[in-house]
Amino acid sequence: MGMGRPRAFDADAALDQAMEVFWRHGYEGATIAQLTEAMHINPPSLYAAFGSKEGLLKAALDRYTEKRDAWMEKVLGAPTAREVAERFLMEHADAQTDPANPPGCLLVQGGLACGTGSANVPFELAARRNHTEDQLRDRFVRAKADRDLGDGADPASLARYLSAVASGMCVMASSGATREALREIAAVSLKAFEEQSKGDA
Amino acid sequence: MGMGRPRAFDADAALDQAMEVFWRHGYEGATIAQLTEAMHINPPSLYAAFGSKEGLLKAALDRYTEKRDAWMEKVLGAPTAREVAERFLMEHADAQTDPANPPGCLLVQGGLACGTGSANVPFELAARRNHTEDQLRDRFVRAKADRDLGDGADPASLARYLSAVASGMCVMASSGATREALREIAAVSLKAFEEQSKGDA
DNA sequence: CCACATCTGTAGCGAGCACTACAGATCGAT
DNA sequence: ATCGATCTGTAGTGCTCGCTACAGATGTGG
Repeated sequence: MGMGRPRAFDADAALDQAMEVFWRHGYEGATIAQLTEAMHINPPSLYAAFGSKEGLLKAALDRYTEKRDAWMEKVLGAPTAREVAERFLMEHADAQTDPANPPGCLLVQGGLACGTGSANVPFELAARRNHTEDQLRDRFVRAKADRDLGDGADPASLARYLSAVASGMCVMASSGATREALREIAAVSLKAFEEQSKGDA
Repeated sequence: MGMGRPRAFDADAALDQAMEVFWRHGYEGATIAQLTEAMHINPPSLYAAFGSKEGLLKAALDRYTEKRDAWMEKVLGAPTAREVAERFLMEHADAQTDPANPPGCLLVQGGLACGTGSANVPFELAARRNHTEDQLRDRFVRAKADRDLGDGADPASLARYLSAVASGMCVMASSGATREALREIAAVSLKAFEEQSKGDA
């Protein structure tokens, strides 16, 4: 039995293009016509490879998360909790205003509120945002065990705070905030982190 | 010449219902069928009164902004910049988790990224968010003149920071963050505000 | 009471949506 | 060379979308 005609496009390259469309227009705002045009394929190829529009989003999110995890590994590798926070915020400011990508972050731009037919899309995005917050929290738990964070510091609270600021920068970036504006926000946020992280029990 | 048959519904009450639908499903996720059902009117009444789906959104945003301005007046009336910041953040935490409303904030849930046919919706929302930021900045400029904020404090930077945190809390609220979680974020953020606001030139 | 203006409900319009049937093309296995 | 399997491009499918034509209802001014 034969193995069939081989796929004529690179799935990862196509996913990168789809990612950009979802990023710029949101899940519901992105049409199959726009997606297929950006991916340089026709609808049947899309559906054979990814099953549905939502399947394509998940595949794009998987790819996005891959890159993000590699990036987070670098951030979490900083020697101190304070430097983790600084890298996290500053690199967020830069990434969200990188002219190579649409402004903001796919996990926020993708869609916070959706129609009844796409109700699980916001959940999917939220789960991936929470993953980043969990990574930060785990890192801060370790920092506390290492006496790098004070006894009064709450790893979950600090991680949630950083996550909130990062999401807030997303919103600002999507409405045209400059890189300098986001860096300023990051710098101010860092003050709170420093204050909060030295707290005693 | 007669004045015609009078309108059989209350426009403001209908706008409150429309607001909730946009808030929960976003602009693109909200359908005319859902809107008319919530407003207890039929499509021709909607279009006679508001012109289009986008016209309805703007009317709903105007009404939202009215309430928000009344609320901001109370916030900005606090005696010191620090108390302004505290009220702003804490009341945001409460408002975004008020069970009487959908979670988050309409100005963020409404849609950060939209399809090509609704490209100006994100602008409309961003403009209203910026208005709040401007109000904060103006208040902090006054606080600086009153020697309530240090010479080194930057009113624009502080206002942008608070605005970013508020938007970040929106994102967290929309994915199910509790009121306590948001208050914790607000409390941590306030530390940064205090640090930054006493800065000398 | 009548003419006119505006609203209301029914019913449905064209357009665009996500998605797919189908036929031809291209592979591996025999 | 031929077959089965899988991909590709064309050309649609049915459905839902935002929106509206129309006729009847309900008000005011003369």
